[in-house]
Amino acid sequence: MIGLAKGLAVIETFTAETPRQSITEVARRTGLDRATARRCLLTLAHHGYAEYDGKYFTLTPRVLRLGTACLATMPLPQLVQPLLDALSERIGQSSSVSILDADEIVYVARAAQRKVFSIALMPGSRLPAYCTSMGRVLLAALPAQQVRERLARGDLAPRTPRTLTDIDAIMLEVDRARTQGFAVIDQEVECGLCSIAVPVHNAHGQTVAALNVGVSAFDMPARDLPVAFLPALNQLQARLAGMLRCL
Amino acid sequence: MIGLAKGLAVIETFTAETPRQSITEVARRTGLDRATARRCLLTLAHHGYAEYDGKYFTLTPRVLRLGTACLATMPLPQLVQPLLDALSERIGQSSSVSILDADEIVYVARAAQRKVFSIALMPGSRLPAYCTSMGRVLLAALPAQQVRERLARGDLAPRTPRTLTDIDAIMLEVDRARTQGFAVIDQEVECGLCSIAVPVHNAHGQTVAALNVGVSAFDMPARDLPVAFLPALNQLQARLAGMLRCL
DNA sequence: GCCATTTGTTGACATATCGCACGAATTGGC
DNA sequence: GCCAATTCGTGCGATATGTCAACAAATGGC
Repeated sequence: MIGLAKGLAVIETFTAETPRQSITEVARRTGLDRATARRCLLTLAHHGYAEYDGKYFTLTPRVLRLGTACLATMPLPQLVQPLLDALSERIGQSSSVSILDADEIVYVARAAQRKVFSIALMPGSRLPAYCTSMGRVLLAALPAQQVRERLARGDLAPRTPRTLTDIDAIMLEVDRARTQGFAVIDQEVECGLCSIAVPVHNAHGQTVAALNVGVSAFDMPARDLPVAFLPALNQLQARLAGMLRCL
Repeated sequence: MIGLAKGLAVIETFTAETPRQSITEVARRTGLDRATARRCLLTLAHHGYAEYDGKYFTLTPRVLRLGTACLATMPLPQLVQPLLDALSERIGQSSSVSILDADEIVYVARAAQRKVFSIALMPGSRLPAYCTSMGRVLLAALPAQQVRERLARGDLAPRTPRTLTDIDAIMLEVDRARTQGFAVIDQEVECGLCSIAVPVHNAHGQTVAALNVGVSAFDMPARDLPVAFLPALNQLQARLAGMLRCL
Protein backbone atom coordinates (compact mmCIF):
# COMPACT_ATOMS: atom_id res chain seq x y z
CA MET A 1 0.00 0.00 0.00
CA ILE A 2 2.69 2.36 -1.02
CA GLY A 3 0.34 4.62 -2.90
CA LEU A 4 -1.51 5.57 0.24
CA ALA A 5 1.63 6.77 1.98
CA LYS A 6 2.64 8.84 -1.00
CA GLY A 7 -0.77 10.39 -1.27
CA LEU A 8 -0.72 11.42 2.37
CA ALA A 9 2.73 12.89 1.89
CA VAL A 10 1.35 14.85 -1.04
CA ILE A 11 -1.47 16.24 1.08
CA GLU A 12 0.96 17.29 3.78
CA THR A 13 2.99 19.38 1.34
CA PHE A 14 0.12 21.85 1.17
CA THR A 15 0.76 24.44 3.85
CA ALA A 16 -0.18 28.04 4.54
CA GLU A 17 2.91 29.12 2.61
CA THR A 18 2.11 26.90 -0.36
CA PRO A 19 -1.65 26.64 -0.72
CA ARG A 20 -1.41 26.33 -4.51
CA GLN A 21 1.15 23.98 -5.96
CA SER A 22 2.07 22.72 -9.40
CA ILE A 23 2.85 19.11 -10.13
CA THR A 24 6.58 19.74 -10.16
CA GLU A 25 6.53 21.54 -6.82
CA VAL A 26 4.75 18.64 -5.18
CA ALA A 27 7.14 16.19 -6.80
CA ARG A 28 10.15 18.08 -5.45
CA ARG A 29 8.75 18.30 -1.95
CA THR A 30 7.76 14.68 -1.69
CA GLY A 31 10.71 13.30 -3.60
CA LEU A 32 8.30 11.50 -5.90
CA ASP A 33 8.61 11.24 -9.64
CA ARG A 34 6.65 13.93 -11.46
CA ALA A 35 4.49 11.31 -13.10
CA THR A 36 3.69 9.74 -9.73
CA ALA A 37 2.93 13.07 -8.11
CA ARG A 38 0.66 13.83 -11.02
CA ARG A 39 -1.28 10.63 -10.55
CA CYS A 40 -1.62 11.28 -6.84
CA LEU A 41 -2.91 14.78 -7.41
CA LEU A 42 -5.32 13.71 -10.13
CA THR A 43 -6.65 10.98 -7.87
CA LEU A 44 -7.13 13.49 -5.06
CA ALA A 45 -8.92 15.81 -7.45
CA HIS A 46 -11.05 13.00 -8.84
CA HIS A 47 -12.24 12.12 -5.36
CA GLY A 48 -12.95 15.70 -4.35
CA TYR A 49 -9.99 16.23 -2.05
CA ALA A 50 -8.30 18.67 -4.40
CA GLU A 51 -9.07 21.01 -7.27
CA TYR A 52 -7.13 21.52 -10.48
CA ASP A 53 -7.31 24.57 -12.69
CA GLY A 54 -5.03 23.05 -15.31
CA LYS A 55 -1.95 24.52 -13.73
CA TYR A 56 -2.18 24.52 -9.96
CA PHE A 57 -3.72 22.19 -7.41
CA THR A 58 -5.55 23.32 -4.28
CA LEU A 59 -6.93 21.26 -1.40
CA THR A 60 -10.66 21.36 -0.76
CA PRO A 61 -12.46 21.44 2.60
CA ARG A 62 -13.15 17.79 2.09
CA VAL A 63 -9.65 17.08 3.38
CA LEU A 64 -10.78 18.47 6.71
CA ARG A 65 -12.94 15.40 7.06
CA LEU A 66 -9.85 13.29 7.52
CA GLY A 67 -8.65 15.35 10.43
CA THR A 68 -11.92 16.03 12.15
CA ALA A 69 -12.74 12.36 11.99
CA CYS A 70 -9.77 11.98 14.29
CA LEU A 71 -10.75 14.84 16.58
CA ALA A 72 -14.24 13.46 16.85
CA THR A 73 -12.64 10.12 17.62
CA MET A 74 -11.11 11.42 20.78
CA PRO A 75 -13.40 11.48 23.79
CA LEU A 76 -11.01 13.87 25.53
CA PRO A 77 -12.17 17.13 23.89
CA GLN A 78 -15.82 16.67 24.74
CA LEU A 79 -14.98 15.60 28.27
CA VAL A 80 -12.70 18.47 29.10
CA GLN A 81 -14.36 21.35 27.26
CA PRO A 82 -16.99 22.18 29.90
CA LEU A 83 -14.46 21.82 32.69
CA LEU A 84 -12.05 24.03 30.80
CA ASP A 85 -14.73 26.64 30.28
CA ALA A 86 -15.48 26.69 33.98
CA LEU A 87 -11.81 26.93 34.94
CA SER A 88 -11.20 29.69 32.46
CA GLU A 89 -14.12 31.71 33.67
CA ARG A 90 -13.20 31.27 37.33
CA ILE A 91 -9.61 32.40 36.98
CA GLY A 92 -10.25 34.88 34.20
CA GLN A 93 -7.52 33.52 31.93
CA SER A 94 -7.28 31.27 28.88
CA SER A 95 -6.72 27.58 29.40
CA SER A 96 -6.08 24.69 27.03
CA VAL A 97 -5.62 20.97 26.82
CA SER A 98 -3.18 19.43 24.35
CA ILE A 99 -1.60 16.12 23.45
CA LEU A 100 1.80 15.22 22.05
CA ASP A 101 2.44 14.27 18.43
CA ALA A 102 6.11 13.66 17.62
CA ASP A 103 7.79 16.96 18.49
CA GLU A 104 4.67 19.09 18.51
CA ILE A 105 1.74 19.66 20.81
CA VAL A 106 -1.75 19.54 19.33
CA TYR A 107 -4.54 21.52 20.94
CA VAL A 108 -7.62 19.40 21.51
CA ALA A 109 -9.64 21.86 23.57
CA ARG A 110 -9.34 25.48 24.51
CA ALA A 111 -11.25 28.08 26.47
CA ALA A 112 -10.10 31.53 25.45
CA GLN A 113 -10.62 34.41 27.83
CA ARG A 114 -8.54 37.14 26.26
CA LYS A 115 -6.47 37.33 23.14
CA VAL A 116 -2.92 37.14 24.35
CA PHE A 117 -1.75 35.15 21.39
CA SER A 118 -1.11 36.85 18.10
CA ILE A 119 -1.92 33.59 16.36
CA ALA A 120 -5.34 32.06 16.73
CA LEU A 121 -5.15 28.80 18.66
CA MET A 122 -7.92 26.31 18.22
CA PRO A 123 -8.42 22.56 18.36
CA GLY A 124 -6.02 21.05 15.88
CA SER A 125 -3.53 23.89 16.13
CA ARG A 126 0.09 22.91 16.64
CA LEU A 127 3.02 24.43 18.45
CA PRO A 128 6.51 23.02 18.96
CA ALA A 129 6.79 21.03 22.18
CA TYR A 130 10.24 22.25 23.23
CA CYS A 131 9.24 25.84 23.96
CA THR A 132 5.75 25.43 25.43
CA SER A 133 4.74 24.63 28.97
CA MET A 134 2.43 21.82 27.87
CA GLY A 135 5.12 20.47 25.58
CA ARG A 136 7.65 20.22 28.38
CA VAL A 137 5.20 18.49 30.65
CA LEU A 138 4.33 16.01 27.90
CA LEU A 139 7.98 15.39 27.03
CA ALA A 140 8.69 14.80 30.71
CA ALA A 141 6.51 11.71 30.56
CA LEU A 142 8.86 10.07 28.04
CA PRO A 143 12.22 8.38 28.64
CA ALA A 144 15.03 10.93 28.45
CA GLN A 145 16.58 9.23 25.45
CA GLN A 146 13.38 9.54 23.44
CA VAL A 147 13.02 13.19 24.40
CA ARG A 148 16.47 13.91 22.99
CA GLU A 149 15.58 12.12 19.77
CA ARG A 150 12.38 14.09 19.33
CA LEU A 151 14.10 17.37 20.11
CA ALA A 152 16.90 16.57 17.68
CA ARG A 153 14.40 15.80 14.93
CA GLY A 154 12.50 19.08 15.03
CA ASP A 155 14.25 22.36 14.53
CA LEU A 156 14.79 24.43 17.65
CA ALA A 157 14.51 27.83 16.02
CA PRO A 158 14.05 30.52 18.67
CA ARG A 159 10.59 32.05 18.54
CA THR A 160 11.48 34.92 20.88
CA PRO A 161 14.74 36.26 22.35
CA ARG A 162 14.01 34.17 25.46
CA THR A 163 13.43 30.84 23.72
CA LEU A 164 15.78 28.10 24.90
CA THR A 165 17.49 26.50 21.92
CA ASP A 166 20.21 24.42 23.55
CA ILE A 167 19.12 20.80 23.84
CA ASP A 168 20.80 20.33 27.24
CA ALA A 169 19.16 23.44 28.61
CA ILE A 170 15.77 22.20 27.41
CA MET A 171 16.43 18.75 28.84
CA LEU A 172 17.10 20.38 32.19
CA GLU A 173 13.74 22.15 32.04
CA VAL A 174 12.02 18.92 31.06
CA ASP A 175 13.66 17.16 34.00
CA ARG A 176 12.49 19.93 36.26
CA ALA A 177 8.96 19.54 34.93
CA ARG A 178 9.16 15.82 35.71
CA THR A 179 10.26 16.27 39.31
CA GLN A 180 8.12 19.34 40.01
CA GLY A 181 5.01 18.01 38.34
CA PHE A 182 4.49 21.23 36.39
CA ALA A 183 6.26 23.49 33.90
CA VAL A 184 6.41 27.25 33.60
CA ILE A 185 7.28 29.18 30.46
CA ASP A 186 8.34 32.81 30.39
CA GLN A 187 7.79 34.33 26.94
CA GLU A 188 9.57 31.55 25.09
CA VAL A 189 6.87 30.94 22.52
CA GLU A 190 5.69 34.50 22.11
CA CYS A 191 6.72 37.79 23.63
CA GLY A 192 4.41 38.81 26.42
CA LEU A 193 3.04 35.35 27.05
CA CYS A 194 3.70 33.23 30.14
CA SER A 195 2.07 29.92 30.92
CA ILE A 196 2.01 27.08 33.39
CA ALA A 197 1.08 23.47 32.61
CA VAL A 198 0.43 20.24 34.47
CA PRO A 199 0.13 16.71 33.08
CA VAL A 200 -3.19 14.88 32.83
CA HIS A 201 -2.98 11.23 33.83
CA ASN A 202 -5.20 8.30 32.99
CA ALA A 203 -6.10 5.48 35.36
CA HIS A 204 -2.74 3.78 34.82
CA GLY A 205 -0.87 6.91 35.81
CA GLN A 206 0.29 7.52 32.25
CA THR A 207 0.44 11.08 31.00
CA VAL A 208 -2.07 11.36 28.17
CA ALA A 209 -2.44 15.12 27.87
CA ALA A 210 -1.42 18.43 29.35
CA LEU A 211 -3.50 21.24 30.81
CA ASN A 212 -2.34 24.82 30.95
CA VAL A 213 -3.17 28.41 31.78
CA GLY A 214 -1.69 31.26 29.77
CA VAL A 215 -1.45 34.82 31.03
CA SER A 216 -0.07 38.06 29.75
CA ALA A 217 3.41 38.79 31.11
CA PHE A 218 2.18 42.27 31.93
CA ASP A 219 -0.53 40.93 34.18
CA MET A 220 1.73 38.64 36.17
CA PRO A 221 5.40 37.65 36.09
CA ALA A 222 6.14 34.02 35.34
CA ARG A 223 7.45 33.30 38.83
CA ASP A 224 4.04 34.06 40.34
CA LEU A 225 2.19 31.56 38.17
CA PRO A 226 2.57 28.50 40.45
CA VAL A 227 1.08 30.10 43.55
CA ALA A 228 -1.64 31.75 41.50
CA PHE A 229 -2.78 28.84 39.36
CA LEU A 230 -1.33 25.53 40.57
CA PRO A 231 -4.16 24.89 43.04
CA ALA A 232 -6.81 25.32 40.36
CA LEU A 233 -4.83 23.29 37.83
CA ASN A 234 -4.21 20.47 40.29
CA GLN A 235 -7.85 20.36 41.17
CA LEU A 236 -8.90 19.99 37.54
CA GLN A 237 -6.05 17.54 36.99
CA ALA A 238 -7.49 15.32 39.71
CA ARG A 239 -11.02 15.53 38.32
CA LEU A 240 -9.79 14.61 34.86
CA ALA A 241 -7.80 11.67 36.22
CA GLY A 242 -11.03 10.40 37.76
CA MET A 243 -12.95 10.83 34.53
CA LEU A 244 -10.30 9.12 32.44
CA ARG A 245 -10.65 5.91 34.39
CA CYS A 246 -13.03 4.57 31.78
CA LEU A 247 -10.55 5.06 28.94
CA MET B 1 -3.53 5.46 -7.68
CA ILE B 2 -6.44 3.51 -6.39
CA GLY B 3 -4.73 2.71 -3.12
CA LEU B 4 -4.78 6.34 -2.11
CA ALA B 5 -8.53 6.63 -2.50
CA LYS B 6 -9.10 3.46 -0.49
CA GLY B 7 -6.82 4.63 2.26
CA LEU B 8 -8.67 7.92 2.56
CA ALA B 9 -11.94 6.04 2.67
CA VAL B 10 -10.51 3.94 5.48
CA ILE B 11 -9.56 7.04 7.45
CA GLU B 12 -13.04 8.46 7.02
CA THR B 13 -14.64 5.38 8.56
CA PHE B 14 -13.24 6.40 11.93
CA THR B 15 -15.91 8.54 13.59
CA ALA B 16 -16.88 9.54 17.10
CA GLU B 17 -19.14 6.47 17.25
CA THR B 18 -16.40 4.13 16.04
CA PRO B 19 -13.06 5.39 17.29
CA ARG B 20 -11.66 1.87 17.58
CA GLN B 21 -12.23 -0.52 14.71
CA SER B 22 -11.12 -4.01 13.79
CA ILE B 23 -10.01 -4.97 10.33
CA THR B 24 -13.33 -6.59 9.51
CA GLU B 25 -15.30 -3.54 10.60
CA VAL B 26 -13.29 -1.28 8.35
CA ALA B 27 -13.62 -3.73 5.49
CA ARG B 28 -17.40 -3.79 5.87
CA ARG B 29 -17.69 -0.03 5.97
CA THR B 30 -15.47 0.65 3.02
CA GLY B 31 -16.61 -2.30 0.95
CA LEU B 32 -12.98 -3.35 0.60
CA ASP B 33 -11.70 -6.85 0.90
CA ARG B 34 -10.46 -7.65 4.39
CA ALA B 35 -6.98 -8.24 3.08
CA THR B 36 -6.98 -4.83 1.41
CA ALA B 37 -8.35 -3.08 4.45
CA ARG B 38 -5.68 -4.77 6.50
CA ARG B 39 -2.92 -3.51 4.24
CA CYS B 40 -4.35 0.00 4.35
CA LEU B 41 -4.51 -0.01 8.13
CA LEU B 42 -1.03 -1.47 8.53
CA THR B 43 0.33 1.17 6.18
CA LEU B 44 -1.40 3.89 8.16
CA ALA B 45 0.03 2.46 11.37
CA HIS B 46 3.48 2.13 9.86
CA HIS B 47 3.50 5.78 8.93
CA GLY B 48 2.21 6.97 12.28
CA TYR B 49 -1.34 7.80 11.23
CA ALA B 50 -2.83 4.94 13.22
CA GLU B 51 -2.05 2.66 16.10
CA TYR B 52 -2.63 -1.07 16.37
CA ASP B 53 -2.89 -3.02 19.59
CA GLY B 54 -3.09 -6.35 17.79
CA LYS B 55 -6.85 -6.21 17.70
CA TYR B 56 -8.15 -2.70 17.14
CA PHE B 57 -6.91 0.26 15.16
CA THR B 58 -7.09 3.85 16.35
CA LEU B 59 -6.20 7.04 14.53
CA THR B 60 -3.43 9.19 15.94
CA PRO B 61 -3.26 13.00 16.14
CA ARG B 62 -0.98 12.86 13.16
CA VAL B 63 -4.06 12.54 10.96
CA LEU B 64 -5.01 16.03 12.09
CA ARG B 65 -2.08 17.28 10.08
CA LEU B 66 -3.90 16.41 6.89
CA GLY B 67 -6.88 18.54 7.80
CA THR B 68 -5.11 21.44 9.38
CA ALA B 69 -2.82 21.65 6.40
CA CYS B 70 -5.99 22.50 4.51
CA LEU B 71 -7.28 24.95 7.10
CA ALA B 72 -3.92 26.70 7.16
CA THR B 73 -4.14 26.76 3.39
CA MET B 74 -7.16 29.00 3.48
CA PRO B 75 -6.47 32.67 4.01
CA LEU B 76 -10.11 33.19 4.96
CA PRO B 77 -9.92 32.10 8.64
CA GLN B 78 -7.06 34.41 9.54
CA LEU B 79 -8.66 37.29 7.69
CA VAL B 80 -12.07 37.03 9.24
CA GLN B 81 -11.23 35.99 12.80
CA PRO B 82 -10.44 39.47 14.17
CA LEU B 83 -13.45 40.97 12.40
CA LEU B 84 -15.62 38.19 13.73
CA ASP B 85 -14.35 38.78 17.25
CA ALA B 86 -15.18 42.46 17.00
CA LEU B 87 -18.65 41.81 15.60
CA SER B 88 -19.37 39.21 18.24
CA GLU B 89 -18.33 41.50 21.06
CA ARG B 90 -20.29 44.44 19.71
CA ILE B 91 -23.59 42.62 19.34
CA GLY B 92 -23.06 40.30 22.29
CA GLN B 93 -23.84 37.14 20.32
CA SER B 94 -21.90 34.31 18.71
CA SER B 95 -20.98 34.65 15.06
CA SER B 96 -19.35 32.28 12.58
CA VAL B 97 -18.05 31.96 9.05
CA SER B 98 -18.44 28.74 7.10
CA ILE B 99 -17.97 27.33 3.62
CA LEU B 100 -19.83 24.65 1.68
CA ASP B 101 -18.54 21.12 1.15
CA ALA B 102 -20.99 18.88 -0.73
CA ASP B 103 -24.12 18.88 1.46
CA GLU B 104 -22.47 20.16 4.62
CA ILE B 105 -21.21 23.47 5.92
CA VAL B 106 -17.74 23.57 7.43
CA TYR B 107 -16.90 26.15 10.08
CA VAL B 108 -13.69 27.99 9.29
CA ALA B 109 -13.89 30.66 11.98
CA ARG B 110 -16.06 31.31 14.97
CA ALA B 111 -16.35 33.82 17.77
CA ALA B 112 -18.38 32.35 20.60
CA GLN B 113 -20.10 34.66 23.02
CA ARG B 114 -22.38 32.33 24.91
CA LYS B 115 -22.95 28.63 24.78
CA VAL B 116 -26.25 28.25 23.02
CA PHE B 117 -25.22 25.12 21.22
CA SER B 118 -25.20 21.84 23.03
CA ILE B 119 -22.50 20.66 20.66
CA ALA B 120 -19.17 22.42 20.58
CA LEU B 121 -18.66 24.17 17.27
CA MET B 122 -15.16 24.98 16.18
CA PRO B 123 -13.20 25.40 12.97
CA GLY B 124 -13.55 22.17 11.05
CA SER B 125 -16.91 21.30 12.60
CA ARG B 126 -19.64 20.29 10.20
CA LEU B 127 -23.38 20.68 10.10
CA PRO B 128 -25.83 19.73 7.37
CA ALA B 129 -26.45 22.57 4.95
CA TYR B 130 -30.19 22.06 4.50
CA CYS B 131 -31.19 23.06 8.02
CA THR B 132 -28.73 25.87 8.80
CA SER B 133 -28.92 29.54 7.90
CA MET B 134 -25.41 29.57 6.45
CA GLY B 135 -26.13 26.39 4.54
CA ARG B 136 -29.19 27.88 2.85
CA VAL B 137 -27.30 30.99 1.89
CA LEU B 138 -24.48 28.92 0.44
CA LEU B 139 -26.86 26.62 -1.41
CA ALA B 140 -28.61 29.67 -2.84
CA ALA B 141 -25.44 30.49 -4.75
CA LEU B 142 -25.69 27.25 -6.73
CA PRO B 143 -27.93 26.44 -9.69
CA ALA B 144 -31.27 25.05 -8.49
CA GLN B 145 -30.63 21.70 -10.15
CA GLN B 146 -27.37 21.21 -8.28
CA VAL B 147 -29.01 22.15 -4.99
CA ARG B 148 -31.60 19.43 -5.49
CA GLU B 149 -28.87 16.92 -6.22
CA ARG B 150 -26.93 17.80 -3.12
CA LEU B 151 -30.02 17.72 -0.96
CA ALA B 152 -31.05 14.38 -2.39
CA ARG B 153 -27.64 12.91 -1.66
CA GLY B 154 -27.51 13.74 2.04
CA ASP B 155 -30.16 12.49 4.42
CA LEU B 156 -32.69 15.05 5.55
CA ALA B 157 -33.30 13.62 8.99
CA PRO B 158 -35.09 16.16 11.19
CA ARG B 159 -32.85 17.46 13.96
CA THR B 160 -35.71 19.14 15.82
CA PRO B 161 -39.53 19.10 15.50
CA ARG B 162 -39.24 22.26 13.40
CA THR B 163 -36.66 21.01 10.89
CA LEU B 164 -37.87 21.18 7.29
CA THR B 165 -37.45 17.78 5.66
CA ASP B 166 -39.37 18.18 2.44
CA ILE B 167 -37.06 18.98 -0.45
CA ASP B 168 -39.53 21.35 -2.08
CA ALA B 169 -40.04 23.23 1.15
CA ILE B 170 -36.29 23.57 1.57
CA MET B 171 -35.88 24.67 -2.03
CA LEU B 172 -38.43 27.40 -1.37
CA GLU B 173 -36.39 28.64 1.58
CA VAL B 174 -33.22 28.53 -0.50
CA ASP B 175 -34.95 30.55 -3.21
CA ARG B 176 -36.02 33.04 -0.61
CA ALA B 177 -32.47 33.31 0.65
CA ARG B 178 -31.33 34.01 -2.91
CA THR B 179 -33.82 36.83 -3.53
CA GLN B 180 -33.64 38.29 0.00
CA GLY B 181 -29.89 38.08 0.31
CA PHE B 182 -30.09 36.45 3.73
CA ALA B 183 -31.56 33.40 5.46
CA VAL B 184 -33.19 32.99 8.86
CA ILE B 185 -33.52 29.73 10.75
CA ASP B 186 -35.90 29.15 13.63
CA GLN B 187 -34.78 26.22 15.77
CA GLU B 188 -34.33 23.84 12.87
CA VAL B 189 -30.88 22.63 13.80
CA GLU B 190 -31.28 22.69 17.55
CA CYS B 191 -34.12 23.58 19.87
CA GLY B 192 -33.76 27.07 21.27
CA LEU B 193 -31.40 28.28 18.57
CA CYS B 194 -32.20 30.85 15.88
CA SER B 195 -29.76 32.30 13.42
CA ILE B 196 -29.44 34.65 10.48
CA ALA B 197 -26.82 34.40 7.73
CA VAL B 198 -25.62 36.42 4.76
CA PRO B 199 -23.34 35.37 1.92
CA VAL B 200 -19.73 36.55 1.62
CA HIS B 201 -18.72 37.44 -1.92
CA ASN B 202 -15.33 37.66 -3.55
CA ALA B 203 -14.29 40.25 -6.12
CA HIS B 204 -16.09 38.39 -8.92
CA GLY B 205 -19.35 38.44 -6.98
CA GLN B 206 -19.19 34.71 -6.33
CA THR B 207 -20.36 33.43 -2.97
CA VAL B 208 -17.34 31.90 -1.26
CA ALA B 209 -18.54 31.71 2.34
CA ALA B 210 -21.36 32.56 4.69
CA LEU B 211 -21.43 34.69 7.82
CA ASN B 212 -23.97 34.26 10.57
CA VAL B 213 -25.14 35.29 14.01
CA GLY B 214 -26.79 32.80 16.31
CA VAL B 215 -29.01 33.76 19.23
CA SER B 216 -31.05 31.94 21.81
CA ALA B 217 -34.71 31.72 20.87
CA PHE B 218 -35.50 32.88 24.38
CA ASP B 219 -33.58 36.11 23.87
CA MET B 220 -35.20 37.03 20.59
CA PRO B 221 -37.77 35.48 18.25
CA ALA B 222 -36.53 34.54 14.79
CA ARG B 223 -38.64 37.20 13.06
CA ASP B 224 -36.76 39.96 14.88
CA LEU B 225 -33.33 38.82 13.69
CA PRO B 226 -33.21 40.80 10.42
CA VAL B 227 -33.85 44.19 11.96
CA ALA B 228 -31.56 43.44 14.87
CA PHE B 229 -28.55 42.04 13.03
CA LEU B 230 -28.78 42.60 9.28
CA PRO B 231 -27.13 46.04 9.41
CA ALA B 232 -24.12 44.69 11.29
CA LEU B 233 -23.92 41.61 9.07
CA ASN B 234 -24.15 43.64 5.88
CA GLN B 235 -21.45 45.97 7.10
CA LEU B 236 -19.05 43.10 7.76
CA GLN B 237 -20.13 41.48 4.50
CA ALA B 238 -19.03 44.60 2.62
CA ARG B 239 -15.70 44.78 4.41
CA LEU B 240 -14.99 41.15 3.67
CA ALA B 241 -15.87 41.62 0.00
CA GLY B 242 -13.28 44.38 -0.12
CA MET B 243 -10.65 42.23 1.56
CA LEU B 244 -11.30 39.27 -0.70
CA ARG B 245 -10.41 41.25 -3.76
CA CYS B 246 -6.88 39.88 -3.63
CA LEU B 247 -8.04 36.26 -3.74
C1' DG C 1 13.00 35.72 -32.03
C1' DC C 2 15.77 32.10 -30.70
C1' DC C 3 17.64 28.81 -27.69
C1' DA C 4 18.10 26.71 -23.18
C1' DT C 5 15.60 25.18 -19.44
C1' DT C 6 11.83 23.65 -17.11
C1' DT C 7 7.29 21.57 -16.99
C1' DG C 8 3.44 18.58 -18.34
C1' DT C 9 2.11 14.35 -20.72
C1' DT C 10 2.30 9.80 -22.63
C1' DG C 11 3.81 4.89 -23.44
C1' DA C 12 6.25 0.50 -22.07
C1' DC C 13 8.04 -2.50 -18.89
C1' DA C 14 9.10 -4.31 -14.25
C1' DT C 15 6.91 -4.59 -10.06
C1' DA C 16 3.82 -4.37 -6.33
C1' DT C 17 -0.97 -4.55 -5.34
C1' DC C 18 -5.87 -6.51 -5.25
C1' DG C 19 -9.08 -9.88 -4.45
C1' DC C 20 -9.85 -14.66 -3.78
C1' DA C 21 -9.38 -18.82 -1.30
C1' DC C 22 -7.61 -21.53 2.35
C1' DG C 23 -5.91 -22.79 7.11
C1' DA C 24 -5.14 -20.99 11.82
C1' DA C 25 -6.80 -18.63 15.63
C1' DT C 26 -10.24 -16.48 18.24
C1' DT C 27 -14.77 -15.72 19.97
C1' DG C 28 -19.22 -16.94 21.87
C1' DG C 29 -23.05 -19.92 23.05
C1' DC C 30 -24.66 -23.92 25.56
C1' DG D 1 -15.17 -28.12 27.15
C1' DC D 2 -16.80 -28.56 22.74
C1' DC D 3 -18.58 -26.94 18.46
C1' DA D 4 -20.11 -23.38 15.35
C1' DA D 5 -19.23 -19.12 13.52
C1' DT D 6 -16.27 -15.22 12.79
C1' DT D 7 -12.12 -13.20 12.26
C1' DC D 8 -7.34 -13.03 11.18
C1' DG D 9 -3.22 -13.83 8.53
C1' DT D 10 -1.14 -15.36 4.07
C1' DG D 11 0.09 -17.29 -0.49
C1' DC D 12 -1.13 -17.06 -5.49
C1' DG D 13 -2.44 -15.44 -10.10
C1' DA D 14 -4.40 -11.51 -12.71
C1' DT D 15 -4.32 -6.90 -12.82
C1' DA D 16 -3.16 -2.26 -12.23
C1' DT D 17 0.42 0.72 -10.59
C1' DG D 18 5.12 3.07 -10.27
C1' DT D 19 9.17 4.20 -12.54
C1' DC D 20 11.75 5.55 -16.28
C1' DA D 21 12.58 7.65 -20.53
C1' DA D 22 11.32 10.17 -24.41
C1' DC D 23 8.45 13.71 -26.38
C1' DA D 24 5.67 18.02 -26.50
C1' DA D 25 4.62 22.33 -24.63
C1' DA D 26 5.57 26.25 -22.14
C1' DT D 27 8.51 29.40 -19.93
C1' DG D 28 12.20 32.75 -19.58
C1' DG D 29 16.56 34.99 -20.46
C1' DC D 30 19.17 37.65 -23.77
